[in-house]
Amino acid sequence: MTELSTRFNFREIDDKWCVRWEMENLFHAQTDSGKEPYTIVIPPPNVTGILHMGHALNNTLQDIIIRYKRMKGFETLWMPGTDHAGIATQNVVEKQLAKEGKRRQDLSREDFLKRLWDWKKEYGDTIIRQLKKLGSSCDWPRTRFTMDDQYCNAVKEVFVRLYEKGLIYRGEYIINWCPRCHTALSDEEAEHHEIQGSLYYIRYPFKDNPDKGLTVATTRPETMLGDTAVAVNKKDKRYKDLIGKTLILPLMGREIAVISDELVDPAFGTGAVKVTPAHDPNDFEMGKRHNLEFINILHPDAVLNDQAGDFEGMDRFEAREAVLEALREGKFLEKTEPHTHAVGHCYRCHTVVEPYLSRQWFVKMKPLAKPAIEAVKKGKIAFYPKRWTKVYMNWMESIRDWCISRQIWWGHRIPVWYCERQSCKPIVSLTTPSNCPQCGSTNLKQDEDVLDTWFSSWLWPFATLGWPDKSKDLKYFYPTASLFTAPEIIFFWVARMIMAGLEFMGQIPFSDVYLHGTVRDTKGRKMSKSLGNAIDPLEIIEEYGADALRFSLIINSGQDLFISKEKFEIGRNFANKIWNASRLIMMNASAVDPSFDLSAIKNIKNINLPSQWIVSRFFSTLKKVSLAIEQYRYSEAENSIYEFFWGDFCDWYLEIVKDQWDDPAIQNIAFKVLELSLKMIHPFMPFVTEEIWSQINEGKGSICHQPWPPVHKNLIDNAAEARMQTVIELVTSLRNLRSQWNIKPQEKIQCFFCSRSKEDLELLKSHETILMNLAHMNGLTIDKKAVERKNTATVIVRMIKGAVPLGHLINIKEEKSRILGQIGQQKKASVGLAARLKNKDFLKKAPKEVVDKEKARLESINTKIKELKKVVSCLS
RNA sequence: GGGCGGUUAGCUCAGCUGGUUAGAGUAUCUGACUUACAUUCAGAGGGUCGGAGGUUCGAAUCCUCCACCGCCCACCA
Repeated sequence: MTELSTRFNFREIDDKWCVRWEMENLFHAQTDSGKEPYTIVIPPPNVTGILHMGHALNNTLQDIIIRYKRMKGFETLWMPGTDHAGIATQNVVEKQLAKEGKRRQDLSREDFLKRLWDWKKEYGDTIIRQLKKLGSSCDWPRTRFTMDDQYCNAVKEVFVRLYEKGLIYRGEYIINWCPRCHTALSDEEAEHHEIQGSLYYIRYPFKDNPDKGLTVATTRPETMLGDTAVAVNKKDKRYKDLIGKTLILPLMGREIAVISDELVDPAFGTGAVKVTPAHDPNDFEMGKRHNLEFINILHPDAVLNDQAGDFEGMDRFEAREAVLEALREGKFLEKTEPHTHAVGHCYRCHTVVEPYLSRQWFVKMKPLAKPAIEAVKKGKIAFYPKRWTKVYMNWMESIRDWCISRQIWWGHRIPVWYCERQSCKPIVSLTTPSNCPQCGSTNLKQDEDVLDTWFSSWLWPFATLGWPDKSKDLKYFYPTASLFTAPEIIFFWVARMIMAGLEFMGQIPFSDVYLHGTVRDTKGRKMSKSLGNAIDPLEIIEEYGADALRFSLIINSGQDLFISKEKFEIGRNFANKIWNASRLIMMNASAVDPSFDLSAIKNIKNINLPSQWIVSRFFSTLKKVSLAIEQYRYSEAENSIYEFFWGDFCDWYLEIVKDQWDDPAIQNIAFKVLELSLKMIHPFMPFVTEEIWSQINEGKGSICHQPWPPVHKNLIDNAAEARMQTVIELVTSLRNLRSQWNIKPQEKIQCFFCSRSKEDLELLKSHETILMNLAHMNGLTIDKKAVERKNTATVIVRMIKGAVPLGHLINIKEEKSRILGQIGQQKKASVGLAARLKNKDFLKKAPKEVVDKEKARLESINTKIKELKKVVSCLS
């Protein structure tokens, strides 16, 4: 065996296994293994940049399950890939261009797209490399991108099918327009933030009585330039008689009518609403209903156009001020009130979006939503935690049509061609048409726009498997099992995948949706590059190791994760602990029989209690961990592992057997428990476990494909665990006592134990050595009856009393007060218990087990008090 | 305006169907170089479980109200 470093050298080892796993293609899934499939599709990271801590968390969670299921004997497919992220990626490349002083319009569409593909290559590759560094056991040769040729076909197919079904239509509506990205957005892509704005009251004079007028209230005064009516509610007595009157629109001099519409709330503002049909969704509706004129006052970049009179050429916010100034001058502005309201912002560039009238493509959502609602209602798809079900349902039940066209270049070009003759119908086709089926013209132009990124992402669970081809992969691996993502994309992605899965595959895309929290800094702020509070996962891997990153992210974490750099120490230390425990065992493995099975401990004569105990503890832990993984209770699984491996195995078992390595049984048991622990820990910390596994099991192949150990229920021995617990408590009490009296480790003590219980005496006798070693004793006496000695310190564990003669070392007075303190503590408990046991209602109504348990407890406490009192009387 | 989540030790979190004296890790303090590991070992201190009511023999746990923090949704201009 080679000499092992005293530290787990993760830098070398992580890289070594990354390369080997990939070279040996260990994570490649086959369709003909005869095993049951278990599939996860990765939420494809955007190729906008590199991975952040949220990705690290997301992928760790997936990898734990996938590695676990692989060991459980499933044919596991974890499908990796990346997303082209239309607007977002185009934005970063535009920024890059801007540094060269260029705009995308300075390049041809082709040249611009070439730059995007270059970007995609660089960042897509980096992302995949980073995923590998994290230990993600994805099926790398299958890696997909949302703009692969095959994937593009799937997108087109979906567009054509939905169009033919009448679920895709084109029309002029008010959409959310980002003036910076220069594109339409869906409702979900407009993020609403509360803004401290103002409510401006503007008087619109009557045509026949210019000194009087109707006052309207607005938050966007500049839009008045496009007003074509003022609306009131006919139930509003104040304004009832004004309906039909003509007003003069200030600054523009346009005649507009007072109309009546139910949408108007008499209680808000003045109860009269200016109507701008081209710049507000409500007003748009009213405009349609009342046949109003639609006046668009904005260029696509939110600069006012020639419909804006004197304000033409101004930016919208500049125009707002100018309009207000002009209104003030004309005495039209009556008052200004502070007003908080929610304003939509572009989710990619955070610019305030503008409700904008334009012609776009939409998907009719109601028919798609219906089966998707059913699937969740019937429990075919479950959300973890459960509460997200309601969020999903609420959105689905009030779903609105989805604007899918984007006026950008990076993405799936809309598969629609227009004939030179405008009267011909648009041609929606999977392939480029050569001529118009209606008029035969060959002068056709493809729609300039591309599709919303999510219009491709929603196909991810089946398009990555080859759809629309009826591929073997698709048949075998679809539907997938579980999906891991953040709650903020339930609407964008999760809900839409469910709809697409049901529509195009006739089957749900996954049965479990696990929603994990957001990674935040210690102040609770979201980690982001712009805030400068981001911790780079790669830096953590470099400094602490990938296992440490994975383990630390999850242990002791709540819903949202509050992360500081120090948090990663726990994982690093634990990996190191595993490493060193393994070293110890490997150094003492001369007589290990590789075929030894833990079930055999039943047949080992004189098997010691600690061994029975550690085996029992292992299987109890394994049971807990397996269940926790199945239920997505990650933190709990890691806690159990940590507690077992460090707390039980290292701190107690290995300490106890340190001087028993000559015994082959001990070697075998320690070795086997280690080996099984490695398997149990592997999904969480793949690198350290693989490294040690490879050293102790040369030739057996990677740990990745070892079977997950079955729980041997008959080796879970509660009696052994209880007896060992007594030993542990004895040692702990003695250590405690030593520390109280400042007894140096080199200074040995003696102890006189006694108990009325035969079992206790037996237990003590058979564990003399352990007690002596772990509590640093040089003498130990066990008696049935206590011999009262003067000037001793005392420990009491259940029925066992231990007297430690420390005459020369202790201060009798202080020991007395220490024991009196303990008596006080016990008395407090005993008083409460006694009162409860005197309570007739308690005796009558509480279950018998509880009453019995309490009685027994009181008895043992009282015994302890009695014993302690005796001790006090001997201290003089 | 509607909805959801949180509030337990200085910090991060457990505490699942109510039943010991509310637990870990970390930080703090004390003591140890005990040849697997100082990324270690041993020990200690530290909480009236956000507040107020209620249900119950019994509440951190169930109910009601309140407070604060966070998130999501919403066409009152």
